[in-house]
Amino acid sequence: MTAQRVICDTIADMPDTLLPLIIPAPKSFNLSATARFFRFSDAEIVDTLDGGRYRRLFQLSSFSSATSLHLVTVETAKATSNTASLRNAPGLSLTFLPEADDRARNHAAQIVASMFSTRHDLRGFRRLTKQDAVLGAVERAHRGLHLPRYASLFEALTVSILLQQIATAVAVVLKRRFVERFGERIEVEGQYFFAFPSPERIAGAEHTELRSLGLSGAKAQSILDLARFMLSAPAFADELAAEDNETIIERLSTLRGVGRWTAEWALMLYFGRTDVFPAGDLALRAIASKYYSGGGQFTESALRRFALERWGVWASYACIYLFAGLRAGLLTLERQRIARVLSSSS
DNA sequence: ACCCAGGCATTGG
DNA sequence: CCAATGCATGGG
Repeated sequence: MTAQRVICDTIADMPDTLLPLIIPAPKSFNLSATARFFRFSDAEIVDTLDGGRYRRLFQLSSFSSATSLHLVTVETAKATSNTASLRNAPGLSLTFLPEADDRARNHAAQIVASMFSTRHDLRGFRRLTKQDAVLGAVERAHRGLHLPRYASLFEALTVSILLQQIATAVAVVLKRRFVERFGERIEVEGQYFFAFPSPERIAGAEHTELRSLGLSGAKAQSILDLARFMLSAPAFADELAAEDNETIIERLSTLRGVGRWTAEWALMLYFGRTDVFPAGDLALRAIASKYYSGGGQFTESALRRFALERWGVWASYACIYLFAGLRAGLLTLERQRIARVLSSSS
């Protein structure tokens, strides 16, 4: 059973002096703020963060074998005494355990650059929020938070399907069980690190096996179908990446368990589109209604119009900053408010 | 013991 | 086009 393979013995033998790989990032990039967004709660086991150090286990393609497991540590690169060039070009440092060959290192660099949207230039967004009392305050408190992105389309859609309808805390429990059951793992210094399960691994699973984790029949079927589809169409994500937003929404919506809400989150959190606003999202509607509607409730279509009009190409950033503000307690929603949104929207 | 939470597919008007 | 319903778990 490959999912249970533990390779800590191998790792213990690896040399500890690792050569970091540096990838560029804007000077204002905030690793902690961005990485924290991956974590809904402390129950998260795939994306780990301690201090300013983000660590995650990846299955990387390498020269030596088709794929190999590496624990990748991401830290803000510090300008050291003898690297003048680094001072002028701030970035992120990646280290690998076990040490990786060049192909695996490049693969990781691509994934990490995508996950942290290091190529986004947020100056336009900052200018936009200066005239916005609500987002302006959130932006100042989360300066350098870039659009966080899933490592794969499969992960983006699977996590969204898990989140559908049920409370976030519940979904995190389901995700942890899912990852513990199917994800590759290694042990380092007494701590387990888990890779997000691959479509290959899930495609071979049984419906009853997923049900036994606590997933509904519908979620189990959707995730199984998705894994098998991804396996049958390996170029699907890359093909979609060339399409416009509405085309991607249309095509993703043909998959079981994927509706507009899930597709819009995937547009933001996988494809990295900055001009999306998932106005059907219950929490987002509640926040926006409280802070931007002057009393009344936004309908989904009214909110989408409002957001695209007001934030335009930065709508996705407005969305994730609103959530960041909510999680940090800068923005608040009373229970009654949420209840009212529910009753008045049905 | 309830009630409800960052939807979706299906069914029926 | 819109409304109602089942799904599932766990925290308040």
